[in-house]
Amino acid sequence: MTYRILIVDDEKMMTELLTDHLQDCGYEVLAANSAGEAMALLSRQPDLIILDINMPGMDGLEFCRSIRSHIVCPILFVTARITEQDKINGLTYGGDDYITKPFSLNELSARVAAHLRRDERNKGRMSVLISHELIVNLSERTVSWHGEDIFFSRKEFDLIEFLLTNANQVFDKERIYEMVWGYDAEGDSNVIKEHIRKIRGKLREITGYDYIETVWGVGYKWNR
Amino acid sequence: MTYRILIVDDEKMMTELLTDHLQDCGYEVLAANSAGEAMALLSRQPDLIILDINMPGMDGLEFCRSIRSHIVCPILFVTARITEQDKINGLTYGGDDYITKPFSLNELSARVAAHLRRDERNKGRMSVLISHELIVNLSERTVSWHGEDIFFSRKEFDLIEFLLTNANQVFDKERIYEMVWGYDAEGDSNVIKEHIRKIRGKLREITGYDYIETVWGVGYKWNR
DNA sequence: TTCTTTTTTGACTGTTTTTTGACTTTTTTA
DNA sequence: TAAAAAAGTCAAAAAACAGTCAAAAAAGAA
Repeated sequence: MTYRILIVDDEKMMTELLTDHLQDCGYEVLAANSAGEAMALLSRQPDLIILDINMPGMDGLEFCRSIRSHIVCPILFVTARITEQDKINGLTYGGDDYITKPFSLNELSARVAAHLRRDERNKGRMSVLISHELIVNLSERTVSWHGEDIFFSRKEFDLIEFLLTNANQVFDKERIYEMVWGYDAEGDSNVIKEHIRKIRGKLREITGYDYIETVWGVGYKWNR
Repeated sequence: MTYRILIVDDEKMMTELLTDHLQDCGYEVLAANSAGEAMALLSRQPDLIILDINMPGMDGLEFCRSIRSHIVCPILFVTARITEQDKINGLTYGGDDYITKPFSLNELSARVAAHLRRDERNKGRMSVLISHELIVNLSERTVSWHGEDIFFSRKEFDLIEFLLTNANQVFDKERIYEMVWGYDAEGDSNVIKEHIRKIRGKLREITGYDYIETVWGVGYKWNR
């Protein structure tokens, strides 16, 4: 299931930038440059809304307030000015989180992912991924195969989670680093190679199967 | 059985926001924008009242005092200004708890749930959780194992309650702090580590079993 | 108030994870 | 086929993190 995200910002440049990035992350994106446009797109039932506070006409806070009574998805405010008053306003107007400009795209997508996951839990759905008899439970952070648990460290699990939620897609090391570590890699390093090796080792030992495929000259992908 | 909650706040925005959220949580909600309206709704016998202190006309404190003689349900004050005097006032006027603006909706509903559960014991109802022969009585706030009581302090019990009601799910320290203490932690602290240690010590001594698992680099989870 | 209990803090220890660097192997390409 | 580029391996250093304890601070009860 792919998530649908609604971006509301009066600056076209901003919506385009965010759209590109979030699409790269595998989300379906709806963009609006005014509260009016956004209102029309609500019928498509986004799973999360990213909302700029500073907009001409009806601003983000007002928009938020006016939709909160019938929209329950997480709302993430984006704002340049973040004063204590803003925070109070946002919370009382029904926002779920803040992110201040300037922010890195990775930070944004990390928060988006966190909210979507949290929201999922609130809905009582469990996020469990299954791949070739391997059961990966995201909220319990467990991996098991035929009832046997396989232990993974934090980064290892994060990496598995990322690759598996985007199964069958190839990612280069830069992108993996960006998505799992949350910041850009400088120069060449063995970090990812090493983590992949550890994961493969543990998985192979128990399952005898290699879930992660190396795409030579490009990167890695999880084969489902 | 679904609980009925009365919200009293002069700001319509606020009552709407809370109404939505609490309805989402499965509660039946009555909303009033003045003490007068609230008074009329008391006949519907709410199980809990959320009361804004700052209201024009008869304010929250007065309202609380005037109903306390014939209403026994928990009363939760919501206030922007929380001074020591407020606290004293609220207590003497018959309030049960405080929550200061801004607050997260999750925090509010967590407190609401806690009060309703606590109130249950007065009404003879009880909510009990059982985990690997450990009996945790949320209404009486007691823990026992094979008939033997294990004593836990307030925070210790709160923490057990939170982890156990969300058994098998991993929570990071930030989130635990948010949910159990009700506000965000600043920087690193040993508070949670220390409480976990105390709980583990007491549980291990009696049961010989470790219910709380450390998920390295992430947080803790209760293993059921 | 004073006494008792609970909660928080800070300093310290030991453990686990993560990263690194040096090296080997495999694959590509000129 | 040789050189270059990319991926894999390993052990050890570095960093991050959890656990512990005692003592201070805060909260609560008598």
